[in-house]
Parts: sequence; structure tokens; C-alpha cells
Amino acid sequence: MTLLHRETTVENMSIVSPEFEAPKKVTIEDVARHAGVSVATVSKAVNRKYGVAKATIERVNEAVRELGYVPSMAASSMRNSASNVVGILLAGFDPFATEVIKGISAEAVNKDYELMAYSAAIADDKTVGWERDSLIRLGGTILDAAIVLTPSVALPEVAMPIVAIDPRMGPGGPPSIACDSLAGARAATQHLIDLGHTRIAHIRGRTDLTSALIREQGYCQAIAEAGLPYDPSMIVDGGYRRNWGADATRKLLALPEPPTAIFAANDSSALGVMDAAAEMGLSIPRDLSVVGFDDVPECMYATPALTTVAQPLMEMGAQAYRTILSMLGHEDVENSLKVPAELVVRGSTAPFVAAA
Amino acid sequence: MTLLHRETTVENMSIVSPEFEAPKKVTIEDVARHAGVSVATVSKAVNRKYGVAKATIERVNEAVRELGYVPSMAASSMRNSASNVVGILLAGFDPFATEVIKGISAEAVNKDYELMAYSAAIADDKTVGWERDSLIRLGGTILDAAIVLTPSVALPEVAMPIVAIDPRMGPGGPPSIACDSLAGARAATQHLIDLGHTRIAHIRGRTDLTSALIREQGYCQAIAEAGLPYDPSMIVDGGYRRNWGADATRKLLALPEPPTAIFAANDSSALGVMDAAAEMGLSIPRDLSVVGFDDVPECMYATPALTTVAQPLMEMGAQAYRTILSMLGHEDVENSLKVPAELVVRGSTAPFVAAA
DNA sequence: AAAACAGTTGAAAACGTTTGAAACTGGCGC
DNA sequence: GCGCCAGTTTCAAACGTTTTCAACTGTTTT
Repeated sequence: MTLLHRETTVENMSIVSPEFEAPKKVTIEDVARHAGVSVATVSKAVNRKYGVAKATIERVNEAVRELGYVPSMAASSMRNSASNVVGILLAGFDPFATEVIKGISAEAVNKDYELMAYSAAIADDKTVGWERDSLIRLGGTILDAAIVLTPSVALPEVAMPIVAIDPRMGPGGPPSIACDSLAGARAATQHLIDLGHTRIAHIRGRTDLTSALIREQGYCQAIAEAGLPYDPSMIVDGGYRRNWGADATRKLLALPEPPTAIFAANDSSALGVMDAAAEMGLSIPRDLSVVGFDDVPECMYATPALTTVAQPLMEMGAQAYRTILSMLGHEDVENSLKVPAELVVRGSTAPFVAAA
Repeated sequence: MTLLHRETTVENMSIVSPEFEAPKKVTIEDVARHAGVSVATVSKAVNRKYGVAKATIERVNEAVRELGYVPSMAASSMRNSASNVVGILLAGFDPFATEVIKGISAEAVNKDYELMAYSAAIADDKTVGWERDSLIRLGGTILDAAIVLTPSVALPEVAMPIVAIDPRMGPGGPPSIACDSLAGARAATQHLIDLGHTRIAHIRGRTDLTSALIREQGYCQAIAEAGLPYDPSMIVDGGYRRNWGADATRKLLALPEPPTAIFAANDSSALGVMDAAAEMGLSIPRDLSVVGFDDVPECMYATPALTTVAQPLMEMGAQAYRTILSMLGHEDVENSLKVPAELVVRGSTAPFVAAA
């Protein structure tokens, strides 16, 4: 069972392969000729339509197998103007997106539509509005519908159903799924207040997303209702990004009166807070309490585990898929669906103790 | 600047939207009619072909803008049997894939081909061979070429260029890019040996991937060459997955003579080792040294930072894209390209000290 | 004035598929 | 023999493009 004596090594793999030449593409016509029937019959046979004799189907299938025929998606989707593919558009492969996708996939199994995750594969940030371009380009041709994750721009009117998850605010726009960010943010802030903290900072999210604005709003409300003073220097940008969160933290902790607790608008930036704290020799939660938002799996792996506001990400994905299906079936759908958010207390928050 | 007095709340967004109805699709014919020219002229105008008068181009562009015309990808790619899209097929959105994609995107900017990342969006593991199905389905119709990440099955012969990153071993198959796993694994194991460890365990990777087998081979070689005894119980499966890695670790540490160092076949399972160690109250690297493989960004965020073997993931992605371009240009390409792997020593490894 | 020409434009074929309607089978009852 | 039927199969049109080639301009050359 051991590999100690394995003969094959990686060394002998470096051979130059001949120039690539495409195997000739086999069309429905080839199959028809090979099976001795018309193309129409082949089409009906492979699409399991009624009105084809058992024996014929058998013969066609054999020809298909023998020739390795695969229907051209382009051709068939052109003919029916339907591709039976639902696209998932995402900006990046972050944990948030991954969780949502898991939820969508779970819901989509055994349904009539194939699923495709699509990213413009943009490395840098200079290409804004790629969702709009992609949507237009793919819409109605290779996609029958799309679920867009955290779109940064107003989505265009396209000839297919669209659902947005955590969308940019604005009038009109597609149906959307979002969690109750206001209640969640208030609960997070209140949790820190209950622990006795009075200097509580907030690290903002992506300011182009409604969710981020609402979370900031929730933070402000909780602070105000507790009668704590409002201090603009306690609010800094974090862009939902880990390293931005770390930068923001360094700025906050350099203040003359640094905060003793931080509520970050999402988990990534909260993890950035922990990075920066570790780097500065601060212990969490002894020296600094941190709360995040989203509850991505990473929260559990952090040391200490991150207190956060849990969004039901998988459920949101599933809900988005159900909504898409309704729209494809020409049913009425909720314009905006809100799912609950729930505070999950873990190890990154502790009662305030007077500093050294 | 504060949001304290923001009027808009999330509450007023829940309205039922009317049943979805598709905006009529605008075709090239609509544009032609609107601009008072023929469809042929429109096509030439939008594709910036020679032989169209300046004024006509202007008129067509105006019509295009006015009507919001977008060429149907399906139709045009059917006509020229080329879509100018290179697909990236990946199993999941793990850090490994993300890094490689970054490399591909960086290389692909300003090239003639658009990039698309596809995942079958499968949540569970029961669907093996999805790469094969996707490849066949997409090949030659909406994809001109594909880069496949860690394919688990033999890739089919399809009518387009394919490059595999970290592929399954076997004769034939597409050109592939992989790092020198043998040297990397030997270096990792040797590092632990140099630190004085004698009971060194190995957590295997996905046994369907060549890379995992070669890393195991490298481990075995280093152990043998150091004259250390070969102990089968020191090799357990980890499947390249974090929680499997944790499970494997629990098993290893429950042995009568547990290892004092672990070389995991990739970073995810190495992080799993750290999870399990933390859970059992062991301190890394004092009680247990850990080495991973890949050098995904997470390594830096772990506490302590993970010692690992760095693969040039982005460079591998870039290389894959360059290879694809060569193949599309009908040039000869290397059948198998190997890039170097390099040990990066961080905080998760320390000299062996006799246990308590 | 005819011919050649460069610059534009348009008609039509082709890409591979699906589908509604038409045409072909025997078999049956009249 | 005729009409009718259900069960099959094929014809041909359509989907939205791109591209070849012919046709049409107006201008210049012979």
C-alpha cells in the first residue's frame, strides 16, 4: 500500500505534445446519417419526445453513443430561446458568496435548470459595473435567469428574471433577498453596550451596498438610544475587506481615546480587526471586543471564535432560487424578502474592564 | 455625513412586484429597420469591419444605442463556431482556486478572449465527473477553450483546447500545469527532520489527484533517506479538506505513540490539524509542528502562521492561460509544465523537545 | 461615350438545432 | 376498392447572426 516503490515519477511527463487540432465536431446530421433516419427524428429521439418508435430511439441512441454526439447548446438555445441554465453572478470567491452558492445548489438539485456560477474573473477593482455588462451579454442567450450577489451598480432591464442578494438600494430594480441588517446591527451594538463598553467603534461596509448603510444605521440607533455620545471618529471605512478592516483598526487604535469594542460590518473586516490587534500585541477579548456580521465558517476557526451576527446565507440562496423559479413560471413574487439575522455570541467579546 | 437622520428604512421595501414579463428582445433586424439599412450593414458596422461608410456607422450606432441592442452570443457563436470565451472550470470556491483564478485573470486582461469561471455549483460530493459533463456540454458551443482545476476524472476528448491544473495522472490527457510536488514534499519533510522530529506523520491529499500521490511519495522518500523507520500508521487520509484534516489529526494523536510533527498534503488540511490541536489543548508549535502545502493567503492569518510549501499559484494560472492561447493559435505546447515549489518557514514548526 | 474603378450596400446562404404540419405506413371497417 | 385511423417519419421553416458575392453608386480614365 505504500508508495515507496512507485515507479512512475513526475519526471517522465515532460513531452511536447503535437499542435492542437480539433476533433471534427459531430452534428445532428452525422447522427441522422449514421442511424439512417432524418435529423428531425434524431432530435425527437434525444429529447425524448412522443411519437418515436422504440426501435428507432434505440438505434439513434446507439449512433449518438458511437459518434459521441452532443447537442450544440448555442444552436438549441437559439432555436428555443431558452437554455435551461440559471446563472449565479458573483464578484469574487469570498466565503460569503460560497455559502450562498451552497444554499442555491442544495435547492437546485433535481430541478429542471442547470446552475452555473459565473464571475467576470476580475482581479483588480477597476472594472465596476461588470455585473451589468455580464448580465446584458449573457441574458437571453446562454442564461434563462440570474441570481446576482451583492451587485454594485443598478442592474439593467434584461430579457430574463433576475434576483439580487444583498443589493444596492434604489427604486425599482429586481426582487431582492436580504437579511434584517437593521435588527442585526442593533443587536450587535447592544450586545457590546450590555457588556459595559462605552467607546464602541464601527467599521463600515461597502458603501455602495444597502446592507452596509443599514448596518451603520443600526449601530447609530443603538448608540443613540443608549444615550452614548455620538463620535464621528468612531466610524471608519472597512469596505467589507479583511485588510481594509485591519487598516481601519490601526487608525482607530491610534486615536487619543481608542475604542474598547468594535462592531465591524462583516466578518471579513472583523477578522481584519483581529489581525491588526494581534499585530499590535492586543489580546482579544481582554483588550478589545470584536463583533462581526454574516457568520461565515471562518468565524469558528478564528482564535478566539468570532462573535457575530448570523445571516442564514444558505437559506437566502435557497430562497433566491425559489424566487427565480417562480419568476420563470410567471408567478407573482415578493419584491423584497427579508430574512432574520441573529446574534451569535462567541469568544471575541467580553465585559469592559477599565484599561491599564 | 452621519446616517442618524436617514429617512429611508428597509421597512418600506416589501411590495409585491407584478408577474415577470420579458422585455421584447431586440434583434439585429430591428436595428436595421430603425437605421434604414440592411442587417448585413448593421453587422459590419457593429463589428467594425471595413467597407462601411462613416455616416452609416454613426447612424447604426445611434440605432443600437437607442434600442439597446446586444448581439446574441448564441447566434453569433453558432455562425462562426467561436465564442471568444475561455472557461475556467472549478470544483469549488476554495482558496486554492481563487488564487489560481487571480493569476489567470491578471494574464488575460486586454486579450482577445473573455474569461468565465464556471462551477457546476455542486454542494455535495455525490456528483463525480461533473468536469467531464460540463466540458462536453460547453465545449465548442459557448467555450472556445477551458482551464480545468484539479479534475477528478479523465478529461474527455472535446473539440477545444484544454489545460489542466494539478490534474489526475494518466497517459494522454490534456497539457497540464503542476508544481514540483516531489521536491516540495521532500523539503517539507526534511525541514521537520532537521528540526529533530522522528515521529512525523503525513496527512494525505485527494487520492484521485496526482499531486497528492507525489507528495506522499516525497514524504516517504525523505523519511526513508533519513533512515527513519517506516510506520504505516503515520499516514492517514485528509482529502485536502479542513475537517478531514482535523479528523485525521484526532486519530493520529490518539495513537499510543503519537507524532510530534505532521506534514499535511495541503494547507486546508493543515489548518484542520491546527483546529484539532487547539481543541485538544495542544499548543502549536510547542507540542506539535505542522507543515502545509500550497501557501494560500489563509496561512498568514492562522495563529501561529503556517509553515508551508509555496506553490506559485498565480503564476500557474498565468501559465495556463498562456498555454491556452498558444493552443488556440495552433502552436506546439509543453505537454506537462512543472513549476518550482518552495518551503516557507513560519511559526507552526519548532525544534523537537522531549515530551512531558 | 464607354470602360474601368473605388466605395458602399444588400441579398442570400450558412451555422445546428427544434417543431408544427404534412406525408407516409399498414391495418381495419365499410 | 375506398376512406379512415393511429403510429411513425420526414419536410421545411425558423431562430439571429456573419460573410461572400453581386449589384449599385458616382468618379475617373481611356
